[in-house]
Amino acid sequence: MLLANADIDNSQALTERQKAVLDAALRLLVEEGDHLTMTAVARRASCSKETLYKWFGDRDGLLTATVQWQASKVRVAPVDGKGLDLASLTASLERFASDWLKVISSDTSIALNRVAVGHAGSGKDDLGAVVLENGRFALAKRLKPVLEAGRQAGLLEFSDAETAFRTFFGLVARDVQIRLLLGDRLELTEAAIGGDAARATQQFLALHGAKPGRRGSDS
Amino acid sequence: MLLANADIDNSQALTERQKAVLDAALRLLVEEGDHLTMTAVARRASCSKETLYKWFGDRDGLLTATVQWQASKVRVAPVDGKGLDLASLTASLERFASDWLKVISSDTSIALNRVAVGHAGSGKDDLGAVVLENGRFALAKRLKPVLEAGRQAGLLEFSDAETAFRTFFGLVARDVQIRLLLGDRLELTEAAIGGDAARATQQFLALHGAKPGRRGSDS
DNA sequence: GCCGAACCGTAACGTACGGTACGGCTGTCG
DNA sequence: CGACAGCCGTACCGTACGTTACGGTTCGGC
Repeated sequence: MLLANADIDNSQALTERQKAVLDAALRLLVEEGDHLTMTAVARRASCSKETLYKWFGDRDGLLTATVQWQASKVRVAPVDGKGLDLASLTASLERFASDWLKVISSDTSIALNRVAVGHAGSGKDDLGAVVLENGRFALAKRLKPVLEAGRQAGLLEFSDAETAFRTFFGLVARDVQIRLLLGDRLELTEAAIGGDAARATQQFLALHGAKPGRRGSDS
Repeated sequence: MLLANADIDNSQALTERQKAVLDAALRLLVEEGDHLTMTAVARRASCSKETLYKWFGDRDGLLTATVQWQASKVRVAPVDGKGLDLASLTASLERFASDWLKVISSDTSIALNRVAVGHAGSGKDDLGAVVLENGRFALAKRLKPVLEAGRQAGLLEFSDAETAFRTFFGLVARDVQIRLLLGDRLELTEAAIGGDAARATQQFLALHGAKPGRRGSDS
């Protein structure tokens, strides 16, 4: 909430060539983490270092541009027209949960979060803010209207959408992200993600569903 | 689960002087993140670089020793004798939740997790494994007996202790750790932590408490 | 065909930092 | 007291890498 408003919609000022360069940098970031060098990026992208510096200023500028470029690509957000019955609400929640789990377990997300976390320490740039803005906060922005609609339709009960969202977030993500970031090998198959999404959704409905008497399940 | 068994009980092979050096390194780590240099550590600890290298081998060795040293300090674990009624179970859960929130929001934990995450990328050492083993997995090891005791006493219902633990973990931590690691300023006062711990515990009991008809609350 | 801009590839520079070597100081043992 | 081990402070070395500079090439406009 206290984050600076990182403007994220500047991905249009990029030529195709520049996007290709950033894609190369992104691939390199996934492969080598924060270890990437300007020389390696230039070689991978078949461009000169001089061009890199002209376009992005310095190494941090390149990193920031790369993170923002990836962020602009993930900006797929079908906000789901107001489905008013329990079935469609459940489906929406499961979809959100499933999508989120897929995102945070992807190589790209892990790599990006790692460098952002590393840079958040000695905070020269706002990589952490950018990642947060396009990750957790973007998710909240997309999910909250669904929650509100569910409440309007009498399907959900909660006093604060933000708190309800954070509960859902916790039920979905649990320890997955931190374990992956710390290098734990965590096999997340398509099936496991689907199961987790369903479980989290049922748990959330057990806590915030309007019908009394619901129970969560373990399996 | 697939982590290497990092042996953690070697903190006894350290002289007082070495502990002091590691404390200096730890303080520096909190202040400067992964940016710390051997020279800075030597200066802060008033020792020579030669000594650092003799004692810890190389930079990674120093980092690993520092992380393990901090881990050995946190090893306070009053496992709570089996309190069999709902009140004591609730109190235990709230205490675990509160303690965990305090840990993950501390400067030290944030700094340590940041460098561990950074190193997990190009995995030369096992910093991530060490942090994970002394954080999330140590918590599970301490909490699971409590959950099992609660089930034995007929207070809790769940089929798998690991899954139940992860649900509790998610309800407690939510988005706190990742936001802090990414540099989000998140004010966690003593009161807020207490409230969150109570909320998470009530939600967990709503999902896994044995008495039917329970409901979670939002506040 | 000619010019300038943009860009590629590479060489070169400066610095920061990990790692090593060495002289000097202190305490301990014989 | 002398020998010696451990350690401090510092100078030093090698390398990696960020950053800059420059010659050569391509390409659109005239």
